[in-house]
Amino acid sequence: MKLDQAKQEFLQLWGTLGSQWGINRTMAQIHALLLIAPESLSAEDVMAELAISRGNANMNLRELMNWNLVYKELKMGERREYFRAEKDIWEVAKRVIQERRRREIQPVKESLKDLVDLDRPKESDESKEFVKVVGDIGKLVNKLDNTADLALKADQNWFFNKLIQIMK
Amino acid sequence: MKLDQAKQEFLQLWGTLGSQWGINRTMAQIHALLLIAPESLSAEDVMAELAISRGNANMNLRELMNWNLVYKELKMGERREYFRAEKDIWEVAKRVIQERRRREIQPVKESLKDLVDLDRPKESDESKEFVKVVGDIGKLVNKLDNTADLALKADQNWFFNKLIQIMK
DNA sequence: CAAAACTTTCAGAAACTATTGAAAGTTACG
DNA sequence: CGTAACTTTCAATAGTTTCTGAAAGTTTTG
Repeated sequence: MKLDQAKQEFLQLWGTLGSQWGINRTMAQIHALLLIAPESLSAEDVMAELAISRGNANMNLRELMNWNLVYKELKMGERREYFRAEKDIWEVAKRVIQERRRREIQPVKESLKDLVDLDRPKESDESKEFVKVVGDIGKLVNKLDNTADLALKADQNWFFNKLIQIMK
Repeated sequence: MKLDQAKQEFLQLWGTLGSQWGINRTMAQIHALLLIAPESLSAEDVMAELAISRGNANMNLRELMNWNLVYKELKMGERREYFRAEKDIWEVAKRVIQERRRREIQPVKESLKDLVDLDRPKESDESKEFVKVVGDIGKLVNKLDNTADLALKADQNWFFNKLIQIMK
């Protein structure tokens, strides 16, 4: 396969994958573009490569910076801002996990905790079932969240090596 | 909190969480409704509780059955079909993982494999960077996928107990 | 300070996704 | 069979999200 074709397919792939997991297609594509760029790119470069508008590029670059996946780089003697992506993939994964935990999992944990705190619990079949299922979900979410926390603190190799070890 | 209010909030919460992770809001809400229902529900029940149309209820119930999260239940002497959700939350999690692997991760793995197979690799900085980053992503996806595979084969308690053990 | 070079914002437009509901299809049973 | 009781489909519509691009804002520099 030719590089240009492979690049296009990768941008496409990353965009599709993003939208399947709740991340805006364009944001994912800009991320992909910066990941494979050997040098940092300007907003103009991003606009040209993906054929998107100035506003769209700006908004999504800002959002990628909020996710700590991309940062601005200023070149000496140049007015223009350049953007560079974090390239260490384990680091990228950790930052995505971190953001989703913070934005989505923490609120869910708190809501679930409140929900099982019913006025007259276990009175009816309905209450019993509700408390049981919601309680179970809460427990699983906590376990997964704790695992994510460990992964965040861990070195990639250590984490997966340990995982493989225990599976023997 | 009153049960009815808690129910409403749970339906809301599950719907929102679903849409953040790429799952249609209504499908997630129907799933939530069936999860907390002590008895199986008919399409009519679902339509009434969520105030949605017949077509919408039907389509999303069918999709939940495709995900193996819900199944039909026929009551003796009754024409009407009833729907019941899998209530074992670890089982639910495993089925979601299984489906997302099958539908999304496998295709990504194959595409990534093809993409690094360039015509004249490592000729330019651009190729080098591309092959490195895409290769790294492929390796990480494989590791995560293997971990998911292990989780699928495992018993919940065994899996998390092992995980806790190694973290000591 | 003023003009140039660039970035950010935001209201409207476009694109995409989900939903409705009436019609068509299916099945059970007298 | 034929009809009643239900389920499924699908074209039209509604709703939501994303994108555009012109205008406003900001910073740098002569």
